[in-house]
Amino acid sequence: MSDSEHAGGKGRRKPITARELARLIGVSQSAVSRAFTPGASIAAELREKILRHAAEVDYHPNAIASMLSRSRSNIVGIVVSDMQNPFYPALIEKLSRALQQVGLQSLLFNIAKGSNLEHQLSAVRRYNVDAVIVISATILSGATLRWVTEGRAAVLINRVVDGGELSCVACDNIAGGRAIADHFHQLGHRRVAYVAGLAHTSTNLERQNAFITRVAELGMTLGGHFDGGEYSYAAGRRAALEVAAKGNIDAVFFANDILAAGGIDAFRDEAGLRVPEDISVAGFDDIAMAGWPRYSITTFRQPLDEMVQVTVGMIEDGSCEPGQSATIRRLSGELIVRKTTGPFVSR
Amino acid sequence: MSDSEHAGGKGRRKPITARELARLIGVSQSAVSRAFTPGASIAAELREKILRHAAEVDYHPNAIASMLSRSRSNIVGIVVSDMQNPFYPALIEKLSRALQQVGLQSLLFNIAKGSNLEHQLSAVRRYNVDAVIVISATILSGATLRWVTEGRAAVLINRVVDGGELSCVACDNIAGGRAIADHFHQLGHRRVAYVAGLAHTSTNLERQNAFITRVAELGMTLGGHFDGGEYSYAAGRRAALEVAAKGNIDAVFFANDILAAGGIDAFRDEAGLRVPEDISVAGFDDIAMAGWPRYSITTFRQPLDEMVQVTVGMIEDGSCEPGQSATIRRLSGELIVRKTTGPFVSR
DNA sequence: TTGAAAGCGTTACCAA
DNA sequence: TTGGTAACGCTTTCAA
Repeated sequence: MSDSEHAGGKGRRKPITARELARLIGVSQSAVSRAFTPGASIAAELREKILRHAAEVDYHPNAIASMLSRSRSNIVGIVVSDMQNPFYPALIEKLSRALQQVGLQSLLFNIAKGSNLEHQLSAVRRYNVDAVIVISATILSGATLRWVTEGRAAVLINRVVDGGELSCVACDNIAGGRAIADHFHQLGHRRVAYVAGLAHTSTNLERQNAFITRVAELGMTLGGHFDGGEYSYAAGRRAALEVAAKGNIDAVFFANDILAAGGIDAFRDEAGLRVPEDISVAGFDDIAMAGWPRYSITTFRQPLDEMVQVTVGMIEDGSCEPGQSATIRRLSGELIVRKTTGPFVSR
Repeated sequence: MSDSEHAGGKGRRKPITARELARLIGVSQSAVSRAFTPGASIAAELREKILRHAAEVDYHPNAIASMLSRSRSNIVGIVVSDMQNPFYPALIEKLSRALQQVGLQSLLFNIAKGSNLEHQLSAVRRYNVDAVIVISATILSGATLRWVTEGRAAVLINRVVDGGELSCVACDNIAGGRAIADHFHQLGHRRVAYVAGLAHTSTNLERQNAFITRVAELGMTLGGHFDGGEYSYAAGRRAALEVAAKGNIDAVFFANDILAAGGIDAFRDEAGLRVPEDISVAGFDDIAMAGWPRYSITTFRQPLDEMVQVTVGMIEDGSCEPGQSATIRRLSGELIVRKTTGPFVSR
């Protein structure tokens, strides 16, 4: 049981290499490489022999060397800027697992607002990630976005960019905005309001325009249009207080659930309004919290699983690579009616 | 303006290499390498010249090649298993930013319960990450934990492992549990209860034991001890209903805030209890939601920033490397009294 | 199917 | 301070 050399305790430095393993069992280094390459042309018994010995000496192929040699990293960069809104952790969680399923690792780039974005993102290029997934590009300007994705496979999730250079996967925000308007109308509401998150983002514009357009089509009145300034609970509260101050609003569509949560709390706790008896509230996303009994938010559910699946699919089949023409996938969501919306009651 | 060769459109394939750049401007490849290495011995003017030309042809050092050559990746693996509890996204966000600050990238390993953990984690070893940060090791057995951290720098956050092999950074859960008990006692409560998350985890055991011990010391009665089975909102609800069914409890300490949130909602909405008039509730962590007016949870705040800072420090100064003796850092938290706890009222 | 050898793009050591 | 030149550990032709 002399494991003094290879197994070793905590101080272990150098892992064993393919060359060493090969010499150890008297085969070529190429053979070792093939043994670990699915589908390589190698005799089944030789492969088994090599794998057996490899396990014994705890040999693992060095992924770095492999990357260099194949000029492929099997790493995708995930660019995020906001983990406070629970929608994003949920998305990232599913995404990273789905990528792992197909042998891809996730390198997380959590960029902070303000300080030199290109500096923060330079690693995306240096590390030669195979693909970049940009989540919530709200913070990135078009130029920065182009810079970071330039020359490599890229997918934008939850944002659509007009240029036609980048592949995008997003929920059908238009249908969502319309569905909320329809829902309000069916409940008998006539004076409605919209609360924006970040006003200039594509998600916001799509939801907002669809909602407002449909509101007009249905002959309802847009009693107010507020801007939270960010997608956050606090912004939702502030906006709701404005809505309440303005008064005479039957129903409010918040650009997403976290805003809506803040709004609902402000209506109930600070404005003394009952939800939905005095005012109806709808959100967007269907984050976990929206389903909590206390909130029970009526919302438009984004098809998270499908978005993840489509995104990973695009990366796998290379359809989001720079040569290809950008594909834009709109996935349909679903109106989830819960308890923050109710029939209009004259007051 | 003939940029037809290097700048190039979307189809760009091969980035320019150091060797090519060197030849282009008539210096050695070593010089190029030095120009990009802070503190390398190279004349200032030569460096500038090289950097200028590099910028022109858009040369960036290839990080992969650098990793291979230096046998150092500048990547740390972050092992997570739960992004539903907002505490973790908040931690990951701060962590990844702090790492980025010091030039380290975060490779995310989001492991799913159940299916072959070692398989999911094999990439940690193959990618030769410089260090591993294990967050919420609740899901990892001691053996798996040892396996994934073996032979490399490693830090456990929010969990302390007894073996003495691994460096750990955690909040002083003992002080936290005591503080909650003291707080309850000061408010005049005498019959209290504890709701566990995952019963066997170190965080849970520490909070629980400290709380229960202190409860006894102060002459209060432990009127109940419940197990949520997981750290989740739903588990908190279930536990709260059990507490309510049992009855005759003045105050409940939930093992963390997300449990407490579920508990509070269940008390109020389902059990018909007022919080804190009928029953006081305390949590742990101080996640963002705990500060929301609607919840306003009395809790014990984990020093997130300090935890991150200490962790990154350990990785930078190498004090968590396999050779070193493991250091365990206990950081002190802070009791945050909000509105879910109140004085005992006889009933 | 197998082995030998030429890269992959850096870094680091050694002379100059 | 500079340039030449071995590594680094793997993948991938090309012959055998």
